[in-house]
Amino acid sequence: MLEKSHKHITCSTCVGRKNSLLGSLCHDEIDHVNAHKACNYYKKHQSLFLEGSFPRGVFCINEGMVKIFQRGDEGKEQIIHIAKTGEMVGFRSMFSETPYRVAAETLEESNICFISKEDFLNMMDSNPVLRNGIIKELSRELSDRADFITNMAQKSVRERLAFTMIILLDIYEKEPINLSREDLANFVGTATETLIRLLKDFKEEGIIEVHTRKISVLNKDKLFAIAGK
Amino acid sequence: MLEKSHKHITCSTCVGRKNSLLGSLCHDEIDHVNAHKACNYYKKHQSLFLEGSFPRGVFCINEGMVKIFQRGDEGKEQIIHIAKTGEMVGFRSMFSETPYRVAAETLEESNICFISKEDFLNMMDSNPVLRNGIIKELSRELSDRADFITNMAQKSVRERLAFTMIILLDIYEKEPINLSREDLANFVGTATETLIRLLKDFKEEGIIEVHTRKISVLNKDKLFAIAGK
DNA sequence: TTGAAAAAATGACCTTTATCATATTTCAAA
DNA sequence: TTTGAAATATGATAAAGGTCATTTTTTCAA
Repeated sequence: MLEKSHKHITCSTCVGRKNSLLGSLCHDEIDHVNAHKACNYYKKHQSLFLEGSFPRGVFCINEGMVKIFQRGDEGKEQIIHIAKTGEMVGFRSMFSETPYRVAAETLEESNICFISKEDFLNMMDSNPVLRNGIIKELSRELSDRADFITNMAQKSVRERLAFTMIILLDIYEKEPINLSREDLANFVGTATETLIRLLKDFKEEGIIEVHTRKISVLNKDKLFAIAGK
Repeated sequence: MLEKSHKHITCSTCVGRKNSLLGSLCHDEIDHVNAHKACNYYKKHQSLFLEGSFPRGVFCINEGMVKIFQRGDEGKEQIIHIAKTGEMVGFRSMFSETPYRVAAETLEESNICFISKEDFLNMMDSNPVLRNGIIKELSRELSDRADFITNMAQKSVRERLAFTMIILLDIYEKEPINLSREDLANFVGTATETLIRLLKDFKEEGIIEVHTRKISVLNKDKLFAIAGK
């Protein structure tokens, strides 16, 4: 259970930061961020930003999980990414100076800090390592999304589910996957009913184990085999 | 018809460059690029780079058209993007220092210049405008790909075809769309036969006009209506 | 100009997956 | 602990779209 107070989270001792984009910051920079940022506790299902709003800065996940999604024409969500501890969220549209085309919402209770656009852009100007890290990250995500598109276009729902579960294994690490069936369906890009039927298949094939909404993977190799390469 | 010789294309008079990412270069920088780059004439269906190879620099389209695509498990191509005159191709994987996850191939005869990784990264280090332009461009493409994913997941093939044709209108400008049925299907993400049947529908509905492989849009509004927003 | 190969088009059929209706289980607030 | 709402599950059905086979048209090189 997280600390629910709004108490300040100290950047210098933040465990997520070390491996994050802000891992390259020197002491002075960290101190500056630390003094200027805002820290917030978010309940489950709280919004960080909405599609169409204008970016005012970046969100830094100290602890928790956030879904990044778009709403299609009939209101159905398509989850594009799930960000977790150590990740930064919301900087993509900030650079393009356009309104968000995706929305972000917590999947569980989270502690999330906020760095203003101005502070963040200043840091980027003066810190080439940060800058290059961002460029690298943007490029990496671009490749991931190309894969996503190709999967969407060419794979069956069953194959995509396997693929998605592999991604989720990485996100949830040793913990069981803990997403609503609807969110899972919206990540795979299918109807909730179809997803539920396929989960049943996986269960019967001994690939997963399900306790209410929590899913544990028993046979990762089979998932890889189904997902294809 | 393009000049088929391998003669040098001068950056300072390149019409595409003005509105491109290299539009911000000062005289010295242009002269340097001009002196160090390589110019090449490409026939139709020639490869710029393959999936899995390592980036050695960036390609700058002086004139022509290039498809960026991935090959799915059964060898079917998924076209991710079509780049035209003035666009730069191949820099995304260069930043992430990983092998290309997409391939690039000309759709028509083209004149394309090549700037080495070293030269390009040096320019980026010393030119903040170029740097910011790249970051902005990467962000913009990231948003486009989120849209692409959501469309793939939630729209019918008919809707996606309309959406794709709107994109192609932008690319081909006043010219009729000139893509093989297969490429078009691989951009929409469907089977070639399905695509052909839908084109027939569009023809019968008076939305398009077809002369052999060339497609002219007669009613853009209908396309927008079908594509949804 | 012609002939072969590639591309486009059409038809028949079948699988996948969405949709709608309804039942059952889980969860959280009273 | 109960209870109502939300989430999950299941069944029946239909439609969208993929696949395979075949024909027609176009293209391009000899």
